[in-house]
Amino acid sequence: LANRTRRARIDDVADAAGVSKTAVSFAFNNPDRLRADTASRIRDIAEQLGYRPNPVARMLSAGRTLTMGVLTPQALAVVFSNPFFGEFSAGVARTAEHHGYGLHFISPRAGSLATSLAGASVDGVVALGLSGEHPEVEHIRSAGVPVVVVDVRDIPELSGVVIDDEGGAHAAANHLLELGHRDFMVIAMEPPLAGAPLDPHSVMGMRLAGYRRALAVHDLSIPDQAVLTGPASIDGGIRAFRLGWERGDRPTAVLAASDAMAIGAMRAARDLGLRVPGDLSVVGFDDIDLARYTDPALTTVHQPIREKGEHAAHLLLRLIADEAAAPVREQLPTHLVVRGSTGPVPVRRQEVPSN
Amino acid sequence: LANRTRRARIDDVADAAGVSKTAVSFAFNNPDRLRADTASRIRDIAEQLGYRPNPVARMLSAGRTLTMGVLTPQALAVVFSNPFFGEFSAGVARTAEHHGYGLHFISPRAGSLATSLAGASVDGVVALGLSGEHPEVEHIRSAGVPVVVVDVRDIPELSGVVIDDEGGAHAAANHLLELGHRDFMVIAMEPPLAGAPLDPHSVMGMRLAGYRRALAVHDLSIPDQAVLTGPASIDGGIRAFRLGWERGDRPTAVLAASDAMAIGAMRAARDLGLRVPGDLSVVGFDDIDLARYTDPALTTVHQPIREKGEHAAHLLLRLIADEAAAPVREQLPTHLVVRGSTGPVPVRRQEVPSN
DNA sequence: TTGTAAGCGTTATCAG
DNA sequence: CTGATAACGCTTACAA
Repeated sequence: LANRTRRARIDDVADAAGVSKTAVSFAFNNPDRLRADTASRIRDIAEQLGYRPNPVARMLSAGRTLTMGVLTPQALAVVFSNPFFGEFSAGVARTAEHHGYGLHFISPRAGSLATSLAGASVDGVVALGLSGEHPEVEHIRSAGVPVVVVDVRDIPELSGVVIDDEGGAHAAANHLLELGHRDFMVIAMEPPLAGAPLDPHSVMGMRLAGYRRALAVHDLSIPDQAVLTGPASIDGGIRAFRLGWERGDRPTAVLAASDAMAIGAMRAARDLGLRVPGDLSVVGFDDIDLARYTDPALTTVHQPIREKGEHAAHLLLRLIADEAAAPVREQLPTHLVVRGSTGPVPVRRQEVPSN
Repeated sequence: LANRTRRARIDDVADAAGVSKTAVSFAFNNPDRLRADTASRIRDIAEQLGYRPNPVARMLSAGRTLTMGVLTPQALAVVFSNPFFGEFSAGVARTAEHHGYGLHFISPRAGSLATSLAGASVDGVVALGLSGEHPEVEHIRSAGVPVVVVDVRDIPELSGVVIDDEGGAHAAANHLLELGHRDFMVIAMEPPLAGAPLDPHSVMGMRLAGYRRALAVHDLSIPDQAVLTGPASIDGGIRAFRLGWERGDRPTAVLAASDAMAIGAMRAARDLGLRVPGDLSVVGFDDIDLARYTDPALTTVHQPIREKGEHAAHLLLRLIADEAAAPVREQLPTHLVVRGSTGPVPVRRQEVPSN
């Protein structure tokens, strides 16, 4: 019965029912203001005509879209392959759904985040993975859309949520120190712009600071050049570990700044004939779902990924409700989860094949 | 400089520049039709006023949203935790981005998919995980939005993409048979509606058919009751394997209909003291990224997950361009990837602890 | 080269 | 209880 040539509009229904557009609108959104039989007759006719209110027109009229955006500086194709992002999005989605909001993903269009943001019909945006020094941040702020930033510490005017990166990293390093380890390899996420200096306010900057604070107690240090970097993926971890091995690093423990990289390091180590944790201990960071299922299960720093998404979404909802509200900044706790990938330092470091 | 009380509209810019709305519109979308200096003057003033064209108004006027939807019958919070979904979405996102489309995720609102679909401003939808018998399918079709279905075989009027589930499953079972295995445990995804009979056209129906065809050659069969089911997750796989074990199943090989479940089965087996593949071989299905990184690496049936997303998005784009186009149905190939989780059947089945 | 005016499809105000 | 009529903000013939 649906019209194949043109989608039915409110006027078509009104004409067919012999009433005004207002009546049709009421029949859907405000049935109490119509006589019961009128309302149901209108709805029947609408049904027959296959009428659906046009959501865009509704948005324009209402002045809001009931949609929130998740904004990332990376292409969606890469970001959706990242378990951390999936779990975070699950959190955002949960509160969005719960409040009747839809979810729209925004990534750079024609190279520019500002451009794609301008084209997206959202009431507000949760921005992920934006370093404070990202050149786009200013554009995004000036876009006039409510924004909540995640993992950004250096823009006090913006609402946002962060986690205790420094404390978590400190706990991770401390755990290894207590097990007797003194020779560390540090594997880090590479900075957003290749070769850029490490921003101390960034996630990686905070984590590195935590590692260093713990090591300093034992008069150990991690020179910047000693830190191995790569993309925050399993492959990135594999390559980083191999690189370190090839240049002669022979640590008894690995501090990896992300679980994916930690898993890669474990894999690379095993391929080199090392046993985990017998010959090498590995600590990750994030506690993604997968960390419980690796073999051995990964010792890591837990951060509440889904909750982070939920909190960010709640902050955004508040901001949408009252754009003039003062910025709110939340910090969520982290804690170490000891599983199977860490153990006491080997008594006597045995010779291992160098290939 | 941005107006804090009200977002600048096109009229504000027109007034400030002393021109008409048309001129302002042209300055952004059709600069050639203005004198160069006029256009740039207008853009400067717009910039100062913090003017951004309202995307919703633009959509209404243009009659399209430049957005495609990804529709799932499950809550986004669960679906984003699923690696398969992430990889599929990455594929959709890739072609969407490439064609200037945004991505909007649609999950049941107030229990109804049709409701949330009606409220979403999209030009079309890629529907994932919808069984042909899903009660919502009819509503979605009648919503009048171009739809591409994925993994649905029994609605010829709809464009869609499927994979060779039957052939892949056949290859998986055959591989194990050639290794000498004769005692199988089959672990399957549970049907969408608990307790519903298995739909032979569904993904699971096709895969089971493939297993059975291979086994039939050796006069082996898999009664429906013998199949263990659970959610398509690692935990689901763990529980399914344990359940089988507890009721006395002592297979030499596991046919798991999803990688997540296969990984769970491997884990559960190891917890019971079984070695993989020494005591037990395991084959998965899907070949998610993770399958390469488990220990041992998972032998599994590869399906081109990202490509599936890309193809679906392309089909949708075609449908959006020409709604009257005849439905197109694509089938993508699958193939077995032999890795470390399968091996020859144990010569003498050793006694294993029953707990 | 620029301006006028008519949509786009709803919702909401305010008389009747 | 019902129906004109005016927003909502932009695009685009068409006219000047």
